[in-house]
Parts: sequence; C-alpha cells; structure tokens
Amino acid sequence: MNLDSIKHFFEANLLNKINKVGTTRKVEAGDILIDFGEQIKFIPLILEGAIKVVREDDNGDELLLYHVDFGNTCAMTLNCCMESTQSEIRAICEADTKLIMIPAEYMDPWLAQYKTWRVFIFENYHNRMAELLKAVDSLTFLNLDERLERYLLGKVTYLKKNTLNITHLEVATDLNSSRVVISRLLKKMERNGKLTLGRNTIQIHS
Amino acid sequence: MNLDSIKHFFEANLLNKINKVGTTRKVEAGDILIDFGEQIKFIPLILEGAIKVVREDDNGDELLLYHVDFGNTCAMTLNCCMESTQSEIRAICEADTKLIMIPAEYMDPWLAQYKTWRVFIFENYHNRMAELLKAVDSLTFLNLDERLERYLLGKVTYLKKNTLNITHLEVATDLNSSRVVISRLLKKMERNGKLTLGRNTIQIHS
DNA sequence: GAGATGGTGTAACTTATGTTACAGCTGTTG
DNA sequence: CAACAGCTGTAACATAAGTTACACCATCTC
Repeated sequence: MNLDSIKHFFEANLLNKINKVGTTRKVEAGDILIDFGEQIKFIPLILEGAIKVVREDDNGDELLLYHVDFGNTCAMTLNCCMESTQSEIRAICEADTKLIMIPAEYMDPWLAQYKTWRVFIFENYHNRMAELLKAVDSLTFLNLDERLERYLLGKVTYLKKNTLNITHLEVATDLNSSRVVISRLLKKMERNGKLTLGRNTIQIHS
Repeated sequence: MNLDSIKHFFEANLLNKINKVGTTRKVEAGDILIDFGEQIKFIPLILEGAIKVVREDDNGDELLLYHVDFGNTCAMTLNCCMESTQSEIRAICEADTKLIMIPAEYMDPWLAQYKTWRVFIFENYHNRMAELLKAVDSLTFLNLDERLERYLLGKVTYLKKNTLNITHLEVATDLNSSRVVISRLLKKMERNGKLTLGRNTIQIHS
C-alpha cells in the first residue's frame, strides 16, 4: 500500500499501523460510497479523487452539503464510528477515488495513543463544521444566483478544470432548485460573459 | 464548586481535576458569552441555564443556529481550543447561566488520558453537527411558516414554559426574516388556534 | 398630560423563485 | 430511418417572502 501522499500527516508508528490494519479501496465516479442509514464500520481516508456529500429529505429532495478531497475523511462518519449511529448523509464519488478504510475500532485507542491522530481527527471535524457553516451561510444570506456562482467556482477548483461536464438538471438537484430556474440563471450568466453553455458542458471563464 | 449535575459524565479522577483547574462563572440573560472573532482560551461547560448560538453575515443579518443547554459545551469553541482559531459564532445567554470554564490547554492531554473525556467531547461534536444539519434541513426544505413553528416549539421545550416573552422583531431576527412577515404568519397561526398573541408574549397552545 | 419610544396589525406593492407547458435539438436504439 | 429519451430555451403564470407605509396602542419620561 502506498501511503506517501499522507505520510506527513502521521507519526511513523501510526503510519505503520495504518498500513497494517487498513485496506485500500477503489471507487468509480458516480458510485455511492456511503448511503443514508448505513452503519459505518470503517473510517474512509481519501488518498486520491473527490467525493461529494449530500443531504436528502423525506420527499427525496436533495442538497449538496460539501466536498471532501485528498487527505481528508468525512467527519460525519467519525461520529458513527465512535457512537455506532447511522449515517445521516450520502457520499457520492465525483471522480475515480482511492481510499484507505480503517476499521472503526481503532478510532478510540489511537486517540489515546497518537497526538497526530488527534490532530488529524480534530482538523477534520473542524473542516467539516466550517463547511456546514458555509452551507448555512449560503442558504441564509445568498440569493440563488450567488449560490449558483459559488457552486460553479467550487466545482472548478475542486475538479481542477474549467469545463464542467454537467447538466442543468444535476446542478439544480445539487442546489435543491428546479431545472428551469437554473437554465434561466445560467443563460443570464452567459449573457454577462461569465461562462459558455453547451450540451452537457458549462465552461467557466476565469 | 458543586459538580453534582455533571458527575455521572466523568470518571472520579477527571472530576477532581476539573474541580481543581476549572473556575465557575455566572452569566446573566442577555449577556454575550462569546463573540465573533474572539480567541477562546476556555472550554465552557454549562451547568445550568441556556445559551443560543447565532451566525451573522457582513451586513449584520443574523440567524439562530441552535441552542446549547445543560451538560453540553459548544463544539464550535472546541475547535478553537485545539487549533487556536477564532470564534465563528456568537453565543448569547437566554437565561441566567452557570458555567465551568476549563482552560483550553487541558483539552488535548485529557483526550489522551480519559476515556470519559473523549466520549464527552465527541458526543458534543456529534450533537453540534446534528444541530447544524437540522439547521441546513430547515433552511433548505421548509417554508418560513414551518420554520417559525419549529422555532416556537423549540423555545417552549428548551425554556420549559408555554408563554414566551419575546417580540416579533426578535423572532424575525432569529429566523433572518422581517418583522412584518413574522407578524403576518403569527396572526395566521393565531387564527388557526395554534397560539395566542399578546404584547411581548406568545402563548403556545400545546 | 404631551411627547417619545417601541410593539403590533394590515394593506399595497415588488421581487425571487418555483411551476407548467411546449418546442427544438442531439444522440441512441431498434 | 423512425422512434425515443434526455437536454436546453423560453414564455406565462403562481406563490412565498420581502418592503414600504401608516395607523393604533401601551409604556415611559419629562
């Protein structure tokens, strides 16, 4: 197992243990990594790729909460590991992704033993919390056109390309809006020179 | 210092230490316990009373995020303790409140030493995260009338009284709406027999 | 008691967003 | 090629929420 990409996060001892007890897993773009109500028995640590985390209500309406990428884990799952509760979110891969799965039972003892593990876990909690706060802020203080703009810019930086292969319907779903509304706003942004629309593509001018 | 109310949370050893290094503090209703941008040097543990946590944007618009009560701490501040970052939220007392303030430097060593501390900290993270998720859900999937109803019911359970001493403007601020809109919706709820309105009071029929 | 302050009720209007409906286009499948 | 499914554009309309304006009270202060 090649842990080079994360080796500066953890002390040598811990890295060895991760290597021993962890298993790698590859997940393809579009696959669901974790779904609502699932019991989580592994801490997923992302080595490569990108994952989006979404929330859903009883009617099946969705909202994108945030993205998780390299060197991070999903703090939502951490809770589940400590307290054996069920997942409140769905995690979907947006690019081919490589993960290490660490069995949940190591979570607690490593907290006692390894300072770097504590730092890692708390940094992740902090990051996830900050992302959730950002989501709340957007929903509360921004209009849909601004949320759309942030959403697109977010995708650009996190997928590292200016041309997004995505349909208006997918955007609408992520923002919990409707396709017609999104098409309308995108068209306006195109007229303002912010982007170029094509079938299944949105090219952001940055 | 009387720690009876929290003594079943922690092992005896830890309780002693908390007693030794912690200082009690009383805060009155209406006081601001923590404000935006403040550096937090203490973990506040609530013994008695009730605190609300709000978020603000650049224009000074507010939104109530959640309430914290007995036996809990504010996970937002925990991040700050571990990483010495600044507060992203404002915490306001809603009733006279008694707290123990634990100096931030104990946060990490106690994680290594005490299982009950780890459980406490993670349960708090989990609760705060769940509250934030609930806030996101409300903002995304509910209309203002439903949010208002939940808000009022929340106040009732958490202040433990059916008659709320609150103005429409305060409600509007907490929900990041406008007074006129809230008055309108409250009137509708009164006509539907859900509550009785008075000057500075809202009596919920439960 | 006059005036000031803050809380509530309500009407009229604006705006953002959602909904419905339909047309045209592209690529796929039989 | 015909039929179909999925994507995009646009118009017309509906609704939730915000805004402005004003009247009426209650309470407090001078």
